[in-house]
Amino acid sequence: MNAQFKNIHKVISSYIEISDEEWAHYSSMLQVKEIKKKDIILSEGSVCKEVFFINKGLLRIFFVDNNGEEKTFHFALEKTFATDYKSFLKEIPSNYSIQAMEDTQVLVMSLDMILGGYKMLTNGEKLGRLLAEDYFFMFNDKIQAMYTQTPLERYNDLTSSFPKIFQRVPQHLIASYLNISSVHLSRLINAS
Amino acid sequence: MNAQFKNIHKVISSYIEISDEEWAHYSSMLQVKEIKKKDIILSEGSVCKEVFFINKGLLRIFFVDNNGEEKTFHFALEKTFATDYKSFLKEIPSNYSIQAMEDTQVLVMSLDMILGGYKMLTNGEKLGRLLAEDYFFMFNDKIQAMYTQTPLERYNDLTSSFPKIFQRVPQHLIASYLNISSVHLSRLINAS
DNA sequence: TTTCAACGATAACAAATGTTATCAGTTTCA
DNA sequence: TGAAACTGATAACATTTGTTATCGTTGAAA
Repeated sequence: MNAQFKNIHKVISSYIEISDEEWAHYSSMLQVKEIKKKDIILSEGSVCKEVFFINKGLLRIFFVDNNGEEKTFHFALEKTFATDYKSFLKEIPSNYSIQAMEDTQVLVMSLDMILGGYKMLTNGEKLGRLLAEDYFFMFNDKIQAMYTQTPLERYNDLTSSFPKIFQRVPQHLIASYLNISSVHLSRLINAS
Repeated sequence: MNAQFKNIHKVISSYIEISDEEWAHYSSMLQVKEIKKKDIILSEGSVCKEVFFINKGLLRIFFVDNNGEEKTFHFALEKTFATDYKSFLKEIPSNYSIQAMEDTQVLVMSLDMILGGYKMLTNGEKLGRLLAEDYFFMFNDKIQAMYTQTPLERYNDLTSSFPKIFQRVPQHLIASYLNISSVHLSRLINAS
């Protein structure tokens, strides 16, 4: 098997059973793409045409609020998917932009590939369901955290679940992810 | 067809094609349940064993934060589903409680019914996928609103998308839904 | 190598939001 | 029907968070 497809095969196999034949056919539709640091692979206002699976690197999903300021919605790590799923599936303009925080290697899945997978793969619909459920759970947790936790608590959770993030992402983007100002995050960190 | 099943049939048919035979079999597993105002049909800490489809009435999904205060996560309206999907599917204790805000009639779907539907119905997995996707989109929008909107803006959105809510829900629960104190909401409304 | 932009800390001040307490009108229910 | 709980407004005050500006350091690019 193409070594570049090892990670995604592992992830998909964790959701459904997929035979070698099916995988060979399915994975042949994957495209490898190298993204340079700071490059934008989805721009707000355009339809999201792809789902990205991150082999190596780090993506940032953000949008621009009413005051023209960027808000970081999500940091997408290795071995996870990144996309604007709503824009992608409904083929409507996206509210989000996606930018590489580092030189990043992604596998690109087109809408045809995803929709085709629902029909072609024995467990295609199930894969779609389980992925949607998992990301639904993730969002559920995120909402609950926004309801119940203080910015400092969310900061501490982030550092404990993803300690290396500070070597990979500037602090003011973490502030925007936590939905607080960079000044305030600096205050929290330096405990004044 | 059982008149009580008309609403849910309409909703499910909007997601997938389902034959009359399949529907007859599937809907025979539905149970009708009447809930009295203030009754709790899911308690935090217990495993959520059901998905509720609301025929008539209004449910409130809430949890208790670290300070022991209730936070209203969601108001579930007629013709929508209410559950703790994560607790339900993973069979783990729930973080949420579900309470009736009015005398409410729900249709009860068990885990066996849902899982059985994935296999039994021609488009069962697809139904599960589309529902998960839709609720995923809903959560996505909710997160974005929490990032970008002021409490007043969220309040105005709520009133325009659901004008009658104030006749059905006390104001302090709306405040907890907006994640602000009841005092603050009162101030916003009375524009001081 | 030099220069400029990016980054993070800090201070001073402003705005948003929470907390506590009180009070009056309603609803509930024993 | 009457007491108690519930509800929402309001005031006073405290806390959190944002805004703007400055400054020194660092990193990137010409």
